[in-house]
Amino acid sequence: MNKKISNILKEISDYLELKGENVFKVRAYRDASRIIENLDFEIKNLEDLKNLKGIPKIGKSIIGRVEEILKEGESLYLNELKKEYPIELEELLSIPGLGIKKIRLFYENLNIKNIEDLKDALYSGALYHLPRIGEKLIEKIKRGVEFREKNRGLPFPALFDVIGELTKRFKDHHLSYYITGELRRKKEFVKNLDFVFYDIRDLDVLSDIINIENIDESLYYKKISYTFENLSGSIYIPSSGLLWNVLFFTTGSKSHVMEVIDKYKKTNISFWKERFKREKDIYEKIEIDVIPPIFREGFGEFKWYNPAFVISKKDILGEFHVHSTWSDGRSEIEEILYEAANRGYEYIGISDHSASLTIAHGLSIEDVEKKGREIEELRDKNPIVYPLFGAEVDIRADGSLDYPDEVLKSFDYVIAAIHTNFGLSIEENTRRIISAFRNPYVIAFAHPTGRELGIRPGYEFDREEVFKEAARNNILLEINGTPRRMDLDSYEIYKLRSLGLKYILSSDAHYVSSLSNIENSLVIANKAGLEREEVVNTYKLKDVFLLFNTIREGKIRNE
DNA sequence: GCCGTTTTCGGCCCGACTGTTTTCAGTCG
Repeated sequence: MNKKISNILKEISDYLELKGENVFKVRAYRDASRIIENLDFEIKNLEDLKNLKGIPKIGKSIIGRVEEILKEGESLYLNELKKEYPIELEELLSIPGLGIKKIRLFYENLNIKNIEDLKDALYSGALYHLPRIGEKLIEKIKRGVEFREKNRGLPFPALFDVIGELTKRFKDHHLSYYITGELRRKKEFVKNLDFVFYDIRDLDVLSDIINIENIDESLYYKKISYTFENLSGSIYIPSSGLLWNVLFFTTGSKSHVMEVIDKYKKTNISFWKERFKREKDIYEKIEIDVIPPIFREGFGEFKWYNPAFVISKKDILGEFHVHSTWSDGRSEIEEILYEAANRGYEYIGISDHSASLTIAHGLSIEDVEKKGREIEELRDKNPIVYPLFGAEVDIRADGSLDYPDEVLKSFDYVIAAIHTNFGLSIEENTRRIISAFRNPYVIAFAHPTGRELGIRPGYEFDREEVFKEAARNNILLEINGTPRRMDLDSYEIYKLRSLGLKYILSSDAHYVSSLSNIENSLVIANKAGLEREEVVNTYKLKDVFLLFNTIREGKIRNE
């Protein structure tokens, strides 16, 4: 329920801003939304409301709104706001270049309420007549709309709520199902929510639950294409006795399935004539290793998959990319250490933002020193988890780093990252990143592509150049597990395997509750077939220090 | 809307960049 409440509060804040309400009121809702999203307890019923009391920035009014959501299942307040402004605000806001002000301008002048209206206006030229709207902006919005159209879906960790909602309705109607397709494979970005139904008695109820768009029938299954809450997918109903064939077939990926079916052809067994009792029989029948769904991406898994190499949660001994209250994190270092101990970590790196990222309270040089002392003091207390003194330092447009070398030197490690000047050319960004890699104190490169799934593709740079340079300097690439990022992507990592790079898995947590994001990174690492040796989070602390020293010394020698 | 007070109002988070302008509004992190 927290996610739902948080989404509603975020929406309220956006509609209030659209209305031109007091900016601090808007911010209050936005803050409350973020806080509730990151609570470490669930708000399920009215009883839980008392746990909200006393949480900073959650006051009487907000609790009242939450109470209403719990009682009504929706926010009447938000509904009122939406009635006043019948705009699909969240959808429009997801287009880069569009903010609340422009959306209001478009709505008031051209009655643009959603992406469809916006598309009409973009291509009819109607937008040109509005004040402060020029060619470049229109092109940017066009690109954003097209990107969005092509990338409709959600990162798999962001789908739990909608899947929960959908499957609850299936269960209420006694519909039995298996999740299949991209979601079963935990693909980073899921475009289709696919299910296999079995043991079906009554399908007529389906139209109460989802929007049925199309029904196809083949020899082996019936396929119902549907939409639900802005997402689309398919429901497969296997022909008699073909449940496991269909589940395997629809799980994909296409190339994985084809490879298996080819092997069947070669052994003269007809895949579709078999009546399997379990999915693993499909593999065992032709004497190959059973491959679990997340590995079935067609990245050569038949060659490299080995259950002994799969990295598990307990192999993770720590991580390096966590924000504390020193910058824009909401948890104190001590709290983070406590939570890290609960996760069974040996160490955890607190890497706050650097000075120029003022919105994220990037640390001034004086604050860096103070934070360093705090970490020293915590170490003196001999905590279960060893705190590492890190930093996520901005790479400026010219490739220089946001702190001078004397400061960079004081950290246990430095992660370089791009947060600004996204619009530079490929050449400029490539030069910029490479020059950061050559700094002797830079150990890792955070969220390497800068993508936001379904929102923007990330900045442009010469992938080959940059990753080769990373290999030359032993720069560790991050696999960022923040759902909206999931950056790097498993396919990209798979393609890079010949370079011999090493990786760090990161939660990029701003709240202790999001430390679990690292499990998303772990899925990506496993999908790409990485082994423990390639994932620094599996190293013991002394080996981490050893590795970091080697990286730094390697670069200093080459200077 | 929240918070804290030398306590019920007044303060609360900024700065670069872009694209539009010709001095600045809006977006973004």
